[in-house]
Order: sequence, then structure tokens, then C-alpha cells
Amino acid sequence: MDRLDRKLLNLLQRNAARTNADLADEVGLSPSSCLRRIRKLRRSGIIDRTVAILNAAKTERRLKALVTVELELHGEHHMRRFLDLAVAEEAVSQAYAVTGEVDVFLTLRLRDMEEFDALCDRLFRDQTNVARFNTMMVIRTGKDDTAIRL
Amino acid sequence: MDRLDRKLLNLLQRNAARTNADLADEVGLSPSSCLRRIRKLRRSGIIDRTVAILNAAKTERRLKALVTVELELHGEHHMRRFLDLAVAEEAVSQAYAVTGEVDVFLTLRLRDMEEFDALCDRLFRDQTNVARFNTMMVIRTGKDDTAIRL
DNA sequence: GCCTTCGTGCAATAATATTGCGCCAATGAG
DNA sequence: CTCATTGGCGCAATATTATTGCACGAAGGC
Repeated sequence: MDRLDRKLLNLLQRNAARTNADLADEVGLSPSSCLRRIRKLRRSGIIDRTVAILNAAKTERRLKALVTVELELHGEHHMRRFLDLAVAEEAVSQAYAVTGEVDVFLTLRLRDMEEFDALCDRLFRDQTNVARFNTMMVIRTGKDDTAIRL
Repeated sequence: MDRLDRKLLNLLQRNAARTNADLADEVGLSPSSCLRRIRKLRRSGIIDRTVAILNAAKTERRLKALVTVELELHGEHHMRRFLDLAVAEEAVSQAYAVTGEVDVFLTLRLRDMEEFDALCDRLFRDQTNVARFNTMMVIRTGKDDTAIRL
């Protein structure tokens, strides 16, 4: 893991569609060396996968909502159960167990508020062990990076 | 935008490294047709970009923190100023203006708590117009998808 | 019913990835 | 200090994959 590997990773996190020769040129390596490095980074698992990122605005799921959830019962078992429930939802794109005043944090991708309503029914009411939840709708996006700076 | 386009987008959001012939086969098209569709999806902007996703655990920035921020002054101007400040930070990977009890939401990628401390100094103290902030450290990740289900 | 438009598959071609090989620098043992 | 070993490099050949030209057929407008 030297300077060149880091440089490659930074570049690939911004654009993984570039040709190998192009990348090689930018980092100052031959195409073959460059490719071998990238392959090693893949095999080692540092590069988990490469994916297409959609422009959410041109999608039906335009709305982004952030939800904090406080559980009624806090045992490991109950936490796991709620997370499983959340993960199974198509609208849920991130689900974390967190420290602090709340227990779980969710990011939602929503078509409209009706979908949100239906989701609330499934996740936050009845027998789902939720004491309280608080929703923030995203008004403006300042930044939305998938990259991890090395 | 028909069923095949959606199928392609769903596949590419999971793995954009597959060969065109492979994709074509899975959706039931010829390679040429498949490629032309994908190119159109790119040009139309629905596909914004394709990127490498790293395994954060194998990275130096292992810690993920979520921060809600309440501003002192709420004018559009002040909001913009704070967001700009946040966006400029390498550790900030998401920055949103939101509705609800707080004004701004941030996702951080941190090396350690020292980096967090330094970031707090820059973003939350002194003259940055922050009334209050609340940090949640991510304990467990249930889901962390970049995909938007179509 | 005919014409236009659009998307398709096939096959040829162009671009790109991948591999074999010989070379050099760094490292460690004797 | 020297020599063998290891690992990574570039070059050039080869294999894979993307891309394009073309002819065909279905759907919709007139």
C-alpha cells in the first residue's frame, strides 16, 4: 500500500469507468503494472465493488429522509430484530445502530409521502418495539460522497 | 424507460464491472442493443457516474459518525455558509440541510477521535454559527446501499 | 395501407484488458 | 561484500470486450 495505490484508489472512487491505460498514464505507470495493482486491490478486498451511481433527481425515489429511532427495549436481541426489519425495506438505504440519545439511524429513499406513511406503519407502529422516532426531510444536499479519502 | 432499462439500472447499481455481454445475456438482449441502452442511460444523466466502493473496515477512516447541527442564525445566507464550511472538510462525506428539530445533518468518516476533536474545533466552535450539535457514533451497520431501487 | 421512426441482431472492426517474458532494484543470507 | 532470491516493472504479443455499420421488422401517424 504505497502512494501509487492510494492515488489509484482515490481516482477509482471518483470514476471507475476510466480505461486502464488512462489511469496508468495519470499515476505514471505502464498499463500492465497499473492493472496488476488494481487487481491486487480488488483481491485484497480494499476495493469492495464497483457500482453505478444514479442521479436521484431523475429517479422516482426523489425524496430523501433521515430518521432517528429510539427503541422501547434495548437488548441486543431487540436491536437486531428491529435492524433486520429495517434492512428488509426497499426504501431503507442505510441502517445503523448508533450511540447517543437514539438507538437506530435510517436513511430513506422515498417516492412520496404516501410511501413514507406506509413505511411508518410497518416499522414504527404496532409491535416493532419503537418508543419514538424523529424524521428529517432533506431540503438541500451540500455533499453526497461515496468516496473515502485516503 | 421500460422494464429492461430498469433491470439494467438495478444490475449496474449492484455491479458495474460486469461485461456487457454478460449483462446482455441476463436481461435477454444482444450485446449491441444492451450497450446502446446503457450508453443512452449514461447520456441522459440517469446514471451519474460509476465508482469503486471501498471496504471502510480495511481503510484508515474506519469510524463513521453522524452529526446533527442546530444553527444560531437560520437565514439562507447563514445556512449556505455553514454548509460550505462542512463540504470543504475531507472527513465529511454527506452534508444535508434538513427539516425538523435541527438544521443540518452530517456524515463523517474518521480516522480516530482526535480527528473528530480537530473537526469540531473547525466546524462547531468559535465563529461558525452553531448553537448545538449532537453526535452519534455508528456501532453496527445493518445496511449501507448506494443503490436506488427502481 | 404506406411511410417513418425506433430499436433490434448480426457480423466486422476497433479498443482495451491481459499475459508471458526478460529486466532491474531491493533485501537477506552466507 | 557478494550472490541469490524476490517482487515489481515495461514491452510486446494475444485474448477479450466494446463499438459500429447495416439490414430487418414492429409500432404509430397520416
